[in-house]
Amino acid sequence: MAPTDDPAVEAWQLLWRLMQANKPRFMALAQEMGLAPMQLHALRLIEPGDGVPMSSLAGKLFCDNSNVTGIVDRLEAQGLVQRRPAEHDRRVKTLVITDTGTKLRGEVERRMSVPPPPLAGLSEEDAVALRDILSRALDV
Amino acid sequence: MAPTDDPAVEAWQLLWRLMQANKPRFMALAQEMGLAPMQLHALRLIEPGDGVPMSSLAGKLFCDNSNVTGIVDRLEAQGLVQRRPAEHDRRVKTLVITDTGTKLRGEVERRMSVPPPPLAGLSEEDAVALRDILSRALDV
DNA sequence: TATTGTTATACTCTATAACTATA
DNA sequence: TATAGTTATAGAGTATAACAATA
Repeated sequence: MAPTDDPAVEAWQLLWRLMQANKPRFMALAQEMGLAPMQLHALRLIEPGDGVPMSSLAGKLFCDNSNVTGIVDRLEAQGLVQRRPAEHDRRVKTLVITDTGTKLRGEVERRMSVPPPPLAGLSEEDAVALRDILSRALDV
Repeated sequence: MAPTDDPAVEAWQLLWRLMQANKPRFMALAQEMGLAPMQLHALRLIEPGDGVPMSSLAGKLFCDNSNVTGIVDRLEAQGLVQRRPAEHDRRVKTLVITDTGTKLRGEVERRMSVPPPPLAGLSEEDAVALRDILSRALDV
């Protein structure tokens, strides 16, 4: 680790390392589910019930609308989501997750919610402290 | 946040949210530097001085060797790194960062080391605790 | 006029398989 | 035979600009 005495900087470096270490796990899950990484990200953002406008999904994925068209095309081709015209504004298309999509998404959420080994190995006391600090950081 | 009483699970969800929130900052930095995201990642992994074998870089980027060929092609075309045959094994090519690359990488490191707003806003006490907990988690 | 989503285009990233040059 | 890197190929993600439908 680069030498610094700022605890926030050091925490940030460690956090980055932790997320890097988790990457293979995420990639393996995507492959197992038969989804490309971005498709997996997108599926997680389409909760059962509410219809998500395409542009809203683009915002959450930090990419362009034109990009979402292709991602949703592929999810739709796999029968995981459906495009549906919005009632209030016929320019808008909302995304609704299908039953198949809901099942797959549930499994994804279950697997992704499992903390990676470094976190799972923390003492109860550390885990609680970590959760509380992050809650304060994110103001939730 | 999904309802759970496991502090490690909740910490993990918060961590994920924190990293998601940081994504636009990373993308903006990459764009500002004139590098595609993977090129930026790769450049960070090539420290001045030591020659990194291509396959080693592939491992760190969690992608295939054939993939690294293109990424390094583009970094080399921009004069940021150089391929150099390894002495001990002439099949291996090591990557050496150029002076231009070193300058750009230094600026990237400076910018990336700045903690994102949620972390920067923590109290000194919380920041220290967070650093210490993550150090224990990652065993460093 | 402005906005949503699509299309066209060009480029980057990705893995697999076949190839080369070494070992 | 085995390994490091390249090439060829095909698919996926990316942004920009032009477009159609709607507001």
